Amino acid sequence: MMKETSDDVIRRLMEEMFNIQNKSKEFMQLLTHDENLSENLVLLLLRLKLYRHMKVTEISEAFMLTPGAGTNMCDKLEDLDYVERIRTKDDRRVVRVSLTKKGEERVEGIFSKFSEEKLKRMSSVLAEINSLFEKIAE
Amino acid sequence: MMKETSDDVIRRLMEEMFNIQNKSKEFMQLLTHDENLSENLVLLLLRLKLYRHMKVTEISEAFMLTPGAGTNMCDKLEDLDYVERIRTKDDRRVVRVSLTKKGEERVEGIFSKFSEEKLKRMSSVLAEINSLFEKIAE
DNA sequence: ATAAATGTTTTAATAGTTAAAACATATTTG
DNA sequence: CAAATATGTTTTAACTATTAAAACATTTAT
Repeated sequence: MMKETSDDVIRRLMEEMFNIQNKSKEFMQLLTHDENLSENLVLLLLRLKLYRHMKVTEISEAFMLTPGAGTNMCDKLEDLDYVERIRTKDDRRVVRVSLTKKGEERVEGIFSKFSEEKLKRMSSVLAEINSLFEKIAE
Repeated sequence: MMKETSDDVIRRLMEEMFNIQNKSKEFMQLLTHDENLSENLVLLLLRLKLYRHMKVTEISEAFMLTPGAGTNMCDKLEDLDYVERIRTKDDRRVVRVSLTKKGEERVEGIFSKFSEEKLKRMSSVLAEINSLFEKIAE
């Protein structure tokens, strides 16, 4: 049996990488296709569902974008009436972005394709994947 | 103990999703940061290492881009002398894109930060993650 | 030969991104 | 308190990447 060269190791690693890349792309598209919004805009709607409201700064950090780009995404969703901006009373510099009624409904629509059982199964598999990812960093 | 509402299920799923999104982004950046090339260009170099050569069509499919965008990526890497294009003899419409010597070295540089042990560990964890991803589709 | 199909490149228009400056408000400190 | 500094958001202008469509080259089928 041949010894594995360092080239082989790298090739094997890349094969796994590309596989994961494809599969997670597919998974994303399972959720975001046929919504006629860019992937990031859909993901922003989902994040707003999860966190209930976010500052523009938080949004741009979450997507690793400049504040300007964050503002831009919010503008688009605001034009569609999916989100609203409210300047907070305590610190009037900050803008809280949150889903409107229409935005909430849109998010529900995204998940209504799946049964509750299916959603539960998905999240438990994703949890396992997460704990594996922890091990890579080590 | 409270029953989990369908809203809770969705929130849990999204938490896992975003976690994975962040972690795989971090992992990608482990490889691609401080290379002064866009992420896709680095990934193209890696794919070329793995497959040895690709057609422009294959490249644009792999990255889900239009053929024009594929040509564009190749142009950039060609300008940097990392890849070369060779029209194949049997079918002179097709162009085989492959790494030059300089491109090979560049790819080696990307992985030289890691010990062989580390690379092996990474790919076995990635393999596990892959098999978990299979289970989501079901 | 002609028509249809395939693979790549070019082009012009568009969309997305950025860095920097501008603006508004808060907090700190001399 | 006033001035300086820090924080959060928006605007702007320049730049980059992407697309759709057409053009081009070659091959395969009729």
